[in-house]
Amino acid sequence: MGQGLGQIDDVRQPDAEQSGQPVSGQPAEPVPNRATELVRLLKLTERREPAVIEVATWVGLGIIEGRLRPGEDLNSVELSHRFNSSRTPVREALMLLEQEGLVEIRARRRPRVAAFTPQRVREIYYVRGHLLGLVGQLVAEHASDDDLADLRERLGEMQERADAGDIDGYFWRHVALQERMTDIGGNETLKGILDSLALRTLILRHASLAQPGRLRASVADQVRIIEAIEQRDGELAAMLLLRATHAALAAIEAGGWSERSASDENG
Amino acid sequence: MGQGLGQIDDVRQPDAEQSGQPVSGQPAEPVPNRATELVRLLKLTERREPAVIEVATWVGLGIIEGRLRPGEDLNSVELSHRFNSSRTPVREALMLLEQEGLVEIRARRRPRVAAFTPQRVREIYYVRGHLLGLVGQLVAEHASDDDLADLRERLGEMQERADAGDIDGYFWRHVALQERMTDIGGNETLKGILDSLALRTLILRHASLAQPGRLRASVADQVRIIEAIEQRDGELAAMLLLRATHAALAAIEAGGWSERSASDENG
DNA sequence: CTGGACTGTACTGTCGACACTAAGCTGCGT
DNA sequence: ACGCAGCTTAGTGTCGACAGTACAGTCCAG
Repeated sequence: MGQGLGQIDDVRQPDAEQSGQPVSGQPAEPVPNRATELVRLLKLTERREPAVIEVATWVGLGIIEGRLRPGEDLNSVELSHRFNSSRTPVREALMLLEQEGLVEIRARRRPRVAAFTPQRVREIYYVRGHLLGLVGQLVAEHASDDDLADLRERLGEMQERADAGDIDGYFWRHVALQERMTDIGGNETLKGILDSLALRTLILRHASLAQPGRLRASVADQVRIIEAIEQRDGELAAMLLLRATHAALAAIEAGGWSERSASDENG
Repeated sequence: MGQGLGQIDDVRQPDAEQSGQPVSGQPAEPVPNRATELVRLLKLTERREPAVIEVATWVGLGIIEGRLRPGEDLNSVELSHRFNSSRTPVREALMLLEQEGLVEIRARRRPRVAAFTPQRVREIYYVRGHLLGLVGQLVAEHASDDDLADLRERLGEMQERADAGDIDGYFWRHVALQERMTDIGGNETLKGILDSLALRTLILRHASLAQPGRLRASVADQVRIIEAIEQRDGELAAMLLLRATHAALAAIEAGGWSERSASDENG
């Protein structure tokens, strides 16, 4: 029993006090923290009961932040105890995360934290790059001046974080920036797909940014992208986004992630 | 009670005998019929219990074929009675369909058959066109000679169906062809996304093909696409696929679908 | 000491029951 | 006649229980 989620047994009320902001109530602040962004990405608000949201957020964050390791069992009984609920909402939460590719569920078998093969990661970035390109084109066409100002402001904040070496702060602001861009793009379908892909890559993007020099390079990429958008050059924005995505993938692969996980992937 | 799903109350064992092939057991035949294709698209096999599969297939097919109308309530109690099960597997099936965009679920409210706005349809086809383009490029690069032969054979069958005016037969073979192409492409992620988009458009594609002359035009498009792939011209294949997708959208819009549903969409 | 069958445990999928809530209906006031 | 408030009903979300199955650990044969 201590096997599955034992590493964090000491945490009794799992999601309170985690992010430094209370989870109860509606956190109406636009400051991107981990929990609010994840809830947004999972499209949980208004769609599910609080109990389900709580579990999905905790498990999802756990996977993204590496607290829950790929392949690890996600015992629904234990999770239900942890959240003082029954297995029904837990199962629902796990199903949500399965659809987002964070959890693997096979009939009659224990749900597990999804394990990405290097191949799969490359696939995701391939698709993601092209779709972000589409977003870039749409944004360059559709963005109002207010939108552009907003993007600029976000970029400024990101630069601050990057200068301060605050990887976590930069990371989630980066996620929020892309979320904002997909909003401006105005294609809900595209946004939904990218959100889903984003979730799968959050784990890796975090690791990627932690690499020396990567933070700086990422900022530079973002600056160029925003500039292209401001100049209404959709094609350039698209290409830059595709390139930036490829660069991120290269950083991940250079980081030795693929070797590390390649040995685990069948375990 | 007769309100929600009453139109088909007479059907007692809903999915047996529907497609002319028994559903029990594993239908190992490669002949694409509605049920097997849907099960494939929903990635249901191996992933869920039979009870869930049964419900998801029936409801999904119902939505695609128009038996269940957009906006219609999907009462989980009634569905559970219909399938002699409890509400748990029904809920799970509906959640699956929700993730595929066929069903809308909001907390504490009755699940409904999803209603597409014309705007949303355009979005889907925009994304779908570009993603199919990516598939086309990948297929042109990756396809083995056997793969090409297989595609040719399928194309031949489709032509037969088209000549015979068999819309339904052509339709599902067309779905299967694109499924096959995404397989050859070798990008599982891309395949998953396109499958999901495919499901959303099945309703419309069917209606689109039913229009006079559309069947013939579609066949011609497919022929050109396969030819480009055989010539290993990925760029051309991509462009043809994008064009064909746009043509399909145009056919749908010309068919007056948008007017019909625009009046319903808030109802 | 190793491989394979067996057994026990623990977890999954399903069910019926229950509290709570949304939606429809009735009857009232205007 | 019309709109609103309260009531009724029907459906959702959750729970604990139960049957069935996968997994791990044990025992035995070789």
